[in-house]
Amino acid sequence: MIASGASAGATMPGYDFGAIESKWQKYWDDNRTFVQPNPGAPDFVDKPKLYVLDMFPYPSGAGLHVGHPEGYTATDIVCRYARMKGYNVLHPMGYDSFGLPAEQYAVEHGVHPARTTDDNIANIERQIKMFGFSYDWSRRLATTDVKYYRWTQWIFLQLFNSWYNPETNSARPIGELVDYLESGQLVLDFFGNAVTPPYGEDVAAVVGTQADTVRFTDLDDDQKRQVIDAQRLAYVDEVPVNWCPALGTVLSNEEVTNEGRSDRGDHPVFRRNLKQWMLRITAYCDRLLDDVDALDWPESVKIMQRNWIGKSQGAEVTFPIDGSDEIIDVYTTRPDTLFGATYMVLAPEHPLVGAITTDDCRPAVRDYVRAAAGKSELERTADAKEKTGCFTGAYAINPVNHEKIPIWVADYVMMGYGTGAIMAVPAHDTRDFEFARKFDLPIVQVVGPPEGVDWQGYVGEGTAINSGKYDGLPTAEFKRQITESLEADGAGRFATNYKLRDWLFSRQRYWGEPFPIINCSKCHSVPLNPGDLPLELPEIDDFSPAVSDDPDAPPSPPLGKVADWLNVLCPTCGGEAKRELNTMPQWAGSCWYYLRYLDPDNDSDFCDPEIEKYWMGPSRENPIGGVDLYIGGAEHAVLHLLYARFWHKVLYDLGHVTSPEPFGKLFNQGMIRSFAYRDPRGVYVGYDDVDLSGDKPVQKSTGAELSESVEKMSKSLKNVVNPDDVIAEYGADTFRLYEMFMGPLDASKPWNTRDIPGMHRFLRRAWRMVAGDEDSDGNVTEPLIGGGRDEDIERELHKLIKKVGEDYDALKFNTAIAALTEFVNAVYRAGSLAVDQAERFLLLLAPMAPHICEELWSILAHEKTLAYEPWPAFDEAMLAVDTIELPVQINGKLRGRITVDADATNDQIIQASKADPKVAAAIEDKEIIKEIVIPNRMVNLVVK
RNA sequence: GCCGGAGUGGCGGAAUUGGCAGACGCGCGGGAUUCAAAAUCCCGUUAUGGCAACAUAGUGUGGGUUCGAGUCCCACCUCCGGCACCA
Repeated sequence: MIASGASAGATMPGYDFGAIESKWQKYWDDNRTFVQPNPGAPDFVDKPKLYVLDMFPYPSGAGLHVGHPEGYTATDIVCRYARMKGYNVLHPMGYDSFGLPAEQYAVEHGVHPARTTDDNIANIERQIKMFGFSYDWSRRLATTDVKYYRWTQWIFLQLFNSWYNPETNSARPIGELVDYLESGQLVLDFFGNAVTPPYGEDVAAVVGTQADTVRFTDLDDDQKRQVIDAQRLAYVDEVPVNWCPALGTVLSNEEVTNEGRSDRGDHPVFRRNLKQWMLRITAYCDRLLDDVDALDWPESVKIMQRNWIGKSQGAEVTFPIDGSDEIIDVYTTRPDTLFGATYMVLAPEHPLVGAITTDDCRPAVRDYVRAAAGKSELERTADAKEKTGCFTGAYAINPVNHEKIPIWVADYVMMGYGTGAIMAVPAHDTRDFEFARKFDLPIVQVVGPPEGVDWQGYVGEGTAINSGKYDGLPTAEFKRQITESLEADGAGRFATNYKLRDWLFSRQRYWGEPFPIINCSKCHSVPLNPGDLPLELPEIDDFSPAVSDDPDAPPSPPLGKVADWLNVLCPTCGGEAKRELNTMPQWAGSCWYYLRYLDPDNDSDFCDPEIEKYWMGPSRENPIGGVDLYIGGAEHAVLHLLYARFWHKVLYDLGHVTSPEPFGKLFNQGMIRSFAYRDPRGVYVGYDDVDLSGDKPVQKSTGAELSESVEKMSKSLKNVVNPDDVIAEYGADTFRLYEMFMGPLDASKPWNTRDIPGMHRFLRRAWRMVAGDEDSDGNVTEPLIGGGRDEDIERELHKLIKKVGEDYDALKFNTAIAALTEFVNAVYRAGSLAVDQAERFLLLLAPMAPHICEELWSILAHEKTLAYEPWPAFDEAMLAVDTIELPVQINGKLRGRITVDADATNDQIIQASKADPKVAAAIEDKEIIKEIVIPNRMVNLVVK
């Protein structure tokens, strides 16, 4: 019968969402409801595990926008559902709190970034907690915590102290490399800084015959150090960077505008070579590429990862230079077009430019190269419409037909890809074609396109022509044969290239992880001992970097001002030395936070191995292992996910983690956009000045008609929706439900505040159904429970249990809500509901709207939280129906409906169809040529 | 330019993947309740024609496959996201 709480008093409890939500949030907190013990803890119960992760937020001063809770709500539903299904659920939250905005605020206002960060975290955490998410807050972390970044530094040391062994195809301790070199198992190749594996069993013989290889033991100590340092996964190299002298720092490509200026402050940015820390992510190209296939990720993200790595296969071809000993190596994916190479192009930065340019051409080439150097890479591609270039006066010899072809310099060739030089085949490459037309260079056809396609500029595959003995070969076969032939002549070889480059890992900023490195003039980069970590950021008063108008002035990071921090003694030689002044980029902290959640307070290890094994191990749903569900925005489809995968694989190789991949399943929530309004002059108008009551939106203050569009939320468009306001007016449960009801989780959707009352009404109806209500005038609505048990409702409930469970599994929350709404509507029509039916309904709704369900659950005389109640079961037999209604089509057009027994035979169904009056009329004096019965779906009669 | 994704009522979106187009919600219309309003409850709501039963059209455009197409194929248009001289 009805629970005493609902029937006893004269007054019905109303749906006071504000009171209910704070009550239950306090209850969960006080009772540690969602604290999940680790294996090994006394209260740990061995059950299947589920690790559900949100992309942690950057704690910006603006706080949460409505896009954040979309993903957080989805994961929360999955977690609450999984607990009811009997899983141990790991669901943590933290903050990606290093980063530029807090530091920039410090520069401008003198407030320490740590203080800004703490304030912002406090605010954003307050906002997150309003939603009642079931996070295990005992695992909270921030990347700026010393206890956290100590281990970020530790992982950096792992990278520094490792090299990539191509034999084992994995990262190995650097000591193994030293052993191989000292024992002669490995030697040094032509470049002196790389290491080659032995060419044969007898290394000594190889060293003897190959003039270009060197024995490690023949080197002096400094040379040895250089060789070793050049193999580390973290290494220092001089690389081209976006250098902004006014801000005193390098900028990532994302921080540089199309005009080649800094995103912040609009200062000029220069391309410049600087010594920087690099991470050897390129060693992992093939594994990062191959392992993508098996991941349960959106196909679009997998494609983006593959494109970013950008593997291509082709050949390297060596072109001799006419009248010179120099040679030019080019990379091409189309060695089959070699006979059509009518000129060559060097990138402006190519080292041979100076050496081969003739005196006549020197002034023009020098001017061209200098102009190119001043442009950023983005700027170069921005004015890509017009090709530019300059003839060097030199000629190369095409190795296949021995023709003399001119060598040009042009900035459409990039130094960073391939060899920085190309053979140009204008007939079959769009860029070369444009260039050749502009500079009037010869265009020779060597590929026969399909019928009706112009050969000029044809870049597809075809049949070879004008290619000597290769004429008639299809492209693929030609590529193989000519590369083999070049290889035999020593003029070329098969080659593979990647777009992915090593990761520029240092920034000249204060608010980041300091490198655990000491620079000594004698011993160079000396790592700290892991036991000496953490290396804390020193206190500092003035956060401004040294700014300069001189683009060639040396960088001087803020840490350089802290004399008592930076001046140290070298741990190796005891001489005077200085700490590394660069800090790590913001990506560093987010590369491994999912691992620290597992064991956040561990002071002796980044994570206990047993705990790691339990949470990151494979499961039935996630055979690869790693996080079982990772939800976040698509903006991280490439960099964050690629960097994290890279670090994870290094840790995997070194035996620190058990899964080869960090995130088994990934899901991208769609972007929530919102309406933006503009007045007739095109000025954006904020929501408080927009009147939507009429047909057209109108500006309240002026009466002007406004134009409406759907845009990304942004301050400048005045269309940002603040979750605090919505929760204050309707409550967190309504907010959660609304965001889940808007549409598919992965679709981009427009926020429409006018739709929110619909979800709020649904919750009120659910409330009245179970608890009744009394309005301000004292009008009492009795609850529907207690009126008796309706068997049709029971059947509906079993269908609902099945549907909602399936939808939760598939993250289809919008249709789950629709089904729950239909059920409530059906109960209102039926007019009664049994208590046990109400209870099961509440358990179904609880993952999405937990506060109201907890309160109604307690009104139904339950003392404990419903969070760990078993998920309701459904009975297949209850889903079966006696009769079904089938539509009957004539020639594919709906003409009637019949009702038949669920187990009716096809013959019976056809008979019943023909007996239907409307159908009978339609087929009268027609000949039936086909009768189609689709079981449980429909009937189609084809007539003539 | 290349690679993804998407176009369905006034609006957000459903449609067991080839089988009753428009579930559910918003908005709108009507009714009940109310002195009245709000709230609530019930009914209706793709368009056109018709009092109606019903008929015809209909899922971005044009073609095609099929007994049957929102769903599959071909060509195109528009919007969103990503990459962008990658040789």
